[in-house]
Parts: sequence; structure tokens; C-alpha cells
Amino acid sequence: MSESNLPEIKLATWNVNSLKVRLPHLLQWLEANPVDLLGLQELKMTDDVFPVAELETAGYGAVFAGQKTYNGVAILYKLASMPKPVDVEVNLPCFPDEQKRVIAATFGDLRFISAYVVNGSEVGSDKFEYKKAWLDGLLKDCEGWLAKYPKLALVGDFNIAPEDSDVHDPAAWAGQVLCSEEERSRFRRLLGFGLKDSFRLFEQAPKTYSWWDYRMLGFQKNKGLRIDHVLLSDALVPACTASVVDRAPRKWEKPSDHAPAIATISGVKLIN
DNA sequence: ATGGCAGGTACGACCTGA
Repeated sequence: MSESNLPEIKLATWNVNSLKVRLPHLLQWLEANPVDLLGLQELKMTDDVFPVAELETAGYGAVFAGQKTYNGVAILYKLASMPKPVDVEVNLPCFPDEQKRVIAATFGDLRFISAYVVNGSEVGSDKFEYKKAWLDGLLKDCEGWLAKYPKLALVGDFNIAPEDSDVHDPAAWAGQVLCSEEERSRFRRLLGFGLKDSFRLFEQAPKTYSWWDYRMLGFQKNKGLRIDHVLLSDALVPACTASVVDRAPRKWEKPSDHAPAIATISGVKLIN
């Protein structure tokens, strides 16, 4: 039928580590990769200085929730291809938080959520307890969102490497923050609600990561972790035709320490 | 075990990241 004539929709996520510093990289990347929806994390800016005009010139609209110095999330949508966002939610309904870590919006009948999961500092710290509580809130609200929105994409910096294959040195990282069983078990519970890690739907090159430490030549030595994910609800999984990490912008001058991750879905009609 | 790099704040170092 006409399903195959529907355009592809590209869904992406990128922790830009300061949108002020990275705006030129973002614009350069969007020109080469005109994705339809892009979740951003670590804006590190307040809403009054969000680059609305520059992004509109590049063909993108945005909804955003910023904060001074830390955190801050946004969703960019391609004006030419996407319906206007509705039902915008900031943060987790069940977890009141001063920190801006979640923004969600609906495009047609697609719910798109950009999340910046707590880092957690180190296992056993107060920040780690906050991370676990925050993740429990995310789990609870995702269960609710999935019941309401069958077509759902949850993207972002999860600060969790789900499997040892997502870690350059699993022995060194065993039990450490980003790799602990307490974090990984929560990630698996999230998948249990009816989400898939789109990256793992496909054969992938070994040692594919999305984050590399700035220090110790981490990127040059590919000492990385895959902690940025595009999760798709079961209703979208059959339509997913590709899921990749784009290492290219990590090679640019003064890069973010994270690379973008992109999933492609095909044959999905967005219904208003 | 430690520190190394980067961004922000604010002009000192210090906090946070992962």
C-alpha cells in the first residue's frame, strides 16, 4: 500500500555539554544530519538565552527547559517535517526536582522524551542514592506514558552502560558508577515495560561508544562507554531500520565529550 | 590510588561531569 511511501523519521539524542559553546557544532551537525527530532542534554543555560532564532534559521523549532550552570534539556523538531509539539511536560510528574532533566512532547501521535539521567558520582554516595530514586521515578512515569502513548521514543544521556559490551574495559568498570548492577537492573526494568534499545536491534561494530573522557586521550584510544541511547516502544520497533552512533563531531575542535546517537524509523504515519 | 580535561562561575579556586 502507501506505507512504503511514507518518509523516514530520524530520531536522535546528543549531550552537547553547554549549548552556548556547542551551538556552532550543533548547527554544523544538523546541516549534515537533518534529523527530524533531536533530544539535547546539558544545555547549561537559562531559557532567556536559548538560541531560538539561530535554530529557526536552521529550520528547527524547539521546546526547552534550561537551568543556570547545570543540566537543561531540549527537543528540536524539524519545521518542514514535523507537526507542532503538544502536551509539553517538563521533568517527571512523579518526581519533583529543581534540576531540569526531562522534557517530553507529542508530535502527531509520537511521544518523544529527552532525558538527562543523574550521573551519580560514585556508587554509595548521596548522589548515587539520588540517581537510583530519580531512575525509579523515570520508571514509574515511563510505565504511565507507555500506556498512554503506544508510539514512544525515550532518548537521552542515561549515564548507564547497559552491558559489558558497552564498556571499553569491563573489568576496570565492574561495579562502578554507570556500570553497577543497581543501575543496569533499572535499565532492564525500563526495557521490560515495552521498550527496546534501538542500537541492539542491529549488528554493530564492536567497541562502539557514545562518550569518551576528555582526559588521557580517551577518544584517541577509544576508551569509551555507550551511555547515550534511543529507546523505542514495541509499536515502533518493527519500523526501525537503523540505529547508529555518529563519532564524527567528537573529532571536531573543542567537541562535546558525547557523540550523537540516531535511530531511523520508516513507514510510520504520524496521526494528529 | 591519583590525576588528567572541560565548562561554568566569577576572577579564587572550586564544583560537576562520567
